[in-house]
Amino acid sequence: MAQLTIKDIAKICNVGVSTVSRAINNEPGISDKTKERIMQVVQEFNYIPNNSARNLKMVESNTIALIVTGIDNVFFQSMFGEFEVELRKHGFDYLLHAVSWQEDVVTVATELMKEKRLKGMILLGGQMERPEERLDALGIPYVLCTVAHSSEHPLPNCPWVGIDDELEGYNAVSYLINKGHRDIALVAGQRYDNAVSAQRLAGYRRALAEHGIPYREELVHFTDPQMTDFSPENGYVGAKELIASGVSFTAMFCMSDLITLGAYKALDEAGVRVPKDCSVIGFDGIELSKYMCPGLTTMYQPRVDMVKSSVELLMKEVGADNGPVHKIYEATLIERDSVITREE
Amino acid sequence: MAQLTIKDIAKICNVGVSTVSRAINNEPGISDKTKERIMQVVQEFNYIPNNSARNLKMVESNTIALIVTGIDNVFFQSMFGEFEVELRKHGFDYLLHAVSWQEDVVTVATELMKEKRLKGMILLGGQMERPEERLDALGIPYVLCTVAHSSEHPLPNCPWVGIDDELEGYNAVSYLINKGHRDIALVAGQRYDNAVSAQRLAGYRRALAEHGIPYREELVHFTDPQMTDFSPENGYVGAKELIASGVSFTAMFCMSDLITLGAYKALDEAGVRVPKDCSVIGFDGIELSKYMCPGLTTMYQPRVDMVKSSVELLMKEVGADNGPVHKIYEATLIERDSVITREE
DNA sequence: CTGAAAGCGCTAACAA
DNA sequence: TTGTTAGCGCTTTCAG
Repeated sequence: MAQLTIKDIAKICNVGVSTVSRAINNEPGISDKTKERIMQVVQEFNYIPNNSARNLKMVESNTIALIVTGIDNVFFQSMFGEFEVELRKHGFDYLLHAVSWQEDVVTVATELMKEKRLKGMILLGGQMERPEERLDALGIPYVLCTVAHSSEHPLPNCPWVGIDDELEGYNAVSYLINKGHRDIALVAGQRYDNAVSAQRLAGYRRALAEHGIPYREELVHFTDPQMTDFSPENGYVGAKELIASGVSFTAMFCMSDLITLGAYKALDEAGVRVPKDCSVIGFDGIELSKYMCPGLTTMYQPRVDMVKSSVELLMKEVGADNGPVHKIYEATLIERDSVITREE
Repeated sequence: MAQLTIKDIAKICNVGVSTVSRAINNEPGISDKTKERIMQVVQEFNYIPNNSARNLKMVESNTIALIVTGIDNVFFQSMFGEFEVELRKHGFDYLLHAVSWQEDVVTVATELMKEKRLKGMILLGGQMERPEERLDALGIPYVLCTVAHSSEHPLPNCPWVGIDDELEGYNAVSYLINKGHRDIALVAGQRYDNAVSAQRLAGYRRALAEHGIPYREELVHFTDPQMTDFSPENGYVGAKELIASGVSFTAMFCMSDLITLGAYKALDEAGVRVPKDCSVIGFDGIELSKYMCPGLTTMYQPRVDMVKSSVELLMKEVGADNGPVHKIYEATLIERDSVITREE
């Protein structure tokens, strides 16, 4: 099937191309009769305009892109739908674009911006150092959502939405300590990670330190470099090895809910009962956590609020030019049944 | 930042635009010296070409798109990475494009094809009746992967990869029956679904019938229309209601692993032990199923093979024109610990 | 090896 | 209300 162009439609209808363009785009300055006739032909021949030509010509679109680094991350996945709803609510077109591991986010973002004449964009996931340096140069509004940064550069100087991983790691562990636990195992991500995992680890250490509990290397498990971190396997192997090592602990902090899933399994296989023999606390509060047995006590990241607030920040930028803003959410502790108070 | 164009680069380098184009695209017919000089400027000014212009001009690209209906489906999500690897292995560029619920897949596919001059596409997920009628008209190679069809039109007359849901539903239930179970509850998706859920249901009924077990409405739970089907909530509510109804059963077939997750929870809360008091079998074999306690016995859909084979089918089409082919995979029964033989 | 020029299919002035 | 036309930024002949 030879691709129909606007010219063909114009010819068939015996009108000029601009008239067809007006009809398709619902623009004023065209009689209802002509419009109807054209649309009929468009339908009949199943004409679909070429977006490349359109984008090329248009000065600006009405599209906001959600650029995702880590499309397989379940936490991010749970936000896609929310973003779409929220963005459409504000009258924008929504475009989800996945960034591969081998690609550079900023390059991808730039390409997409030029290609689609984006009105703005939201970067979800990944890690960036001093993102503002390259991103500001693009000259379009953007917001970072849950984009990690290294511990050295605490917060980028640009719109950013997320949680304070160090603080929430601290909160999770403090909670366990307040429940009477002192021997707290940690199932972490990669050892040489310098972002999320490092910060939650820092929170773990600070909580211990503040309660006068020494940090013990043997209670901490880092995942194998070639294993996907924050995954069930990560948790299974981690808990398994901790148990096998013979070190004793009464509670366990897992850096993600998916990790707890694997950890539950390892614990179960070892005959360690949760929470009786070992309390477990997770992180993220994904849907899954509610259905684990026993129900998982976890640090809930308010994903819906985070989405809403990302969009709101972007709206402000798209409207007028406000100064850069941060929005640091608090994770909420959801108490379920995986942690119990330890009796002396 | 005013957007740099190829003209600007040409001007800066004192060359023609075509020379710049040659440099960027690694084309022959340009001296290494000129090329190097141009690339230096490109780097320095951080020039990134406009893809819309490129796509508009180019006759064909090297891109194959994965068009996904149901981006939040965990089973599909587990295939994204595989598709990318496989497609790149064959030397193609990979593009993941999500279709919203409100959009029509074929329209989206057509737009994308025109916009990106796609070499081919793989449609993942969703449901289509007689897809070949509209898709063949596009004139580019395509493969359907795990695209549902209604029971009336068993198989589209086009390249299609997936499993036979009726058969595998039958296999799952037969397995339970062979294990001595006769009172088998079913936690299904929507009642008026006429695709996946309907077919697995048909398999359930056939298995019962072949073993002379009457179909009992009270053992079957359909999800509430406004609830996400195949979800943990679907399973939790389903199992909960089945238990509350007082009907007795010794085994349960859940139409997805995610459903079993919720069902486990409901069973646990009711004090029903798996598999001692009730055996459970799932469907899909997603990673999660391995980590449930007890390990979930489930019908494993060979997702990696399905991806490979989808790509292979597409490759054949892209190369020469072969006739349409089907590839129906068998789900594999993974036996873990959620089912036991029922003693009389 | 390089540059000028002709479009790709569309939108948006500008005329009519 | 319509049609004509000039590009959007790029690739690709075709001359030089």
